Amino acid sequence: MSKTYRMQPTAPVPVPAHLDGLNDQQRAVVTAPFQPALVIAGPGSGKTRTLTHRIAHLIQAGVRPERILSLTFTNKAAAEMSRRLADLLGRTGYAVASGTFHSIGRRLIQEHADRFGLPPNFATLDREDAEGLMKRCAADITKPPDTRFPKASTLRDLLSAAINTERDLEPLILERASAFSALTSEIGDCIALYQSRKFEAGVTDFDDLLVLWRRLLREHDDVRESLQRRFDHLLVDEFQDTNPIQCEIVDLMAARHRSVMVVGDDCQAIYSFRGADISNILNFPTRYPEAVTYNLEQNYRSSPELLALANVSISHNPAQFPKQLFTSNPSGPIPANIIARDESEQAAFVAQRILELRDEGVELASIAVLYRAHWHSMELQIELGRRNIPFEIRSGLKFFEQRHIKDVLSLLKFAANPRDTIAFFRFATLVDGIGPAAAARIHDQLLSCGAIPETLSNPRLLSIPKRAAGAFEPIAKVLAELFSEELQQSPSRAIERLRAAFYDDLLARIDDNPANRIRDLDTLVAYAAGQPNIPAFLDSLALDPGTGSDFQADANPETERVILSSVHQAKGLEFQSVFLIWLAEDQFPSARSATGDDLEEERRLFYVAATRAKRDLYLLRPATYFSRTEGRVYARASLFLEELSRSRPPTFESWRLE
DNA sequence: GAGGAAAAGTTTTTT
DNA sequence: ACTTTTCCTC
Repeated sequence: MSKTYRMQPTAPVPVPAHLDGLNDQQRAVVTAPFQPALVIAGPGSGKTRTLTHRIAHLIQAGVRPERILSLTFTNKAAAEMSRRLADLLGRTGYAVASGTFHSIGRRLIQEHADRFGLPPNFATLDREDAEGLMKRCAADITKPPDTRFPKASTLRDLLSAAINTERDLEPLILERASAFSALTSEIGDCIALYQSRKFEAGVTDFDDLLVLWRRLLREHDDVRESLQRRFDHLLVDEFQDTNPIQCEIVDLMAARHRSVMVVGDDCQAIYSFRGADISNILNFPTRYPEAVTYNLEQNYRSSPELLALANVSISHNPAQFPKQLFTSNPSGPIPANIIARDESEQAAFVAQRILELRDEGVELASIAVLYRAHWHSMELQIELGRRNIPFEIRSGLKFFEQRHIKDVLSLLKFAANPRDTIAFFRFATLVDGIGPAAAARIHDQLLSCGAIPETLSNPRLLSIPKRAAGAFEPIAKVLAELFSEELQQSPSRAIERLRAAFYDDLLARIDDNPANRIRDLDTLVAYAAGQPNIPAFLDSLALDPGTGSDFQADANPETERVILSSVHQAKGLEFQSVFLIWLAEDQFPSARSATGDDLEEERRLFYVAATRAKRDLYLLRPATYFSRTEGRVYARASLFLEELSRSRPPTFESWRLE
């Protein structure tokens, strides 16, 4: 007699994948010792891949995943890395802490929210909200409405002075200054008022996520201690685009273990307008004398022709970190320069060429049109629409920044945190007859009444302007309902309730064509349905909830779409074919950045744009365009095209249109 | 103080 | 194209 015993198939012994298929430079980075490391990585050098392998290597060396902190530039990049990591190690669910400075900062601050008097699920103001609040502060401080202010330069000077005294407001607040249209020497008061109102409301802005994280490390010894012990290895991507606060956070987080690897490329620093400081990466070896510098110089992305063009262009910037980029990729077509008659012909060329590329077998999704400013895409949107070429826009307003979405969310935010003045203002002032003054009064009354839902169900207790009473009533009623256990547990039903109670009608009244917005709200409801309760729902949207297409109702994932993107948003991406449009004087480089350091940054931006392409690069400009102030004007070529056309041998060829 | 109409000003880039 | 400001009225 014999019996069959069935063996489970043995899992194949994993090859040490973390070293597989890497070149020598990449391998050195992956296996670098646990000490400060600076990695200078050129475009297309497999930087993300190398970083992922590094993490895999750490895990295989026995480091527990939750003791690794990986900071990336976007949450998307973090998601991409964890996907690759799962592939690499053959299983999922690695608890590597990874995300942006802002998202990680938010999580850490949440753990200690009480120290700052914040509610555990504090909201984070986006730029528009922050500017709105600041403007209200400005309005409250500058009494005489007739003081005319000096133009931007003086205003900036004043703000700089304010920032020198308020170090915690460095550095991003600077550009917000452009939002004030009415300030004189009260800028310091205004900022102070802004800060206090924000914290009274129990909300933060983007900057606070960094500033408070740093305060946790600087001022709370026990938290600093525990954070420094919580992670043993720190990796930071896109380090050239960090600002001084982020840099200090890195230093403090790494102070104990000093296993910190920062990766970046000084030639791709394009965020100084947001406070990024290139000296963070340039001075890294000084701050960490024992740091080892690694280079990733082989480009795996682009053809030699493209790389040659990019290198010629960036060589007009004074030397930065020395590196020698090379590629062994096969030769490709020489980049093309096209001068269109006007912006319409430019759009027509792009559309026509896109169709040809598609016929040649290039997928639409691997074609991108890049530009300096969002409005550069306008004619192209029309033209692509006319020709039924599907496209996706990655610049401009994002899904969650649209007015109707923010209107709806503001009610939920209030229900989650009644102190949130900013949210209250948003929906209260939707009502005819309620302006800023009435909204502030009502909000105060609500906060001091003690029983918010009860008071809302009986709005007669509030001093609503007579004219507004009728319109406010349904809102008050639905607000009271939002505090109920039932709606708290179902964000999607909560949104449906408030839409039915007043918002859909209101939208129809204020919008000529509400169909699209209604569809967006349907999308929002569908998204909310996957969320267990209102706080969790809001939390999931607090930061970088996707660039929009993820949420667009017509987003059919099956449809291949051409990407229209600002150069900034295209950072880190690659495409088979890239169209770079509006390479005209005053457009790219932008007229506002035509000199000095700004010009160098614009040139880096051009470099980033050009190095997104794997094979095809089309450099376009209109010969004339319509200017709002001057009518149709002649456009000279972009400085960057001029520079390229002077180089020998030529790096591009000109196409004549007929 | 609020709202509406008309005029004027404005366009970088964004976690 | 879009938002912000201004000025007027209730």
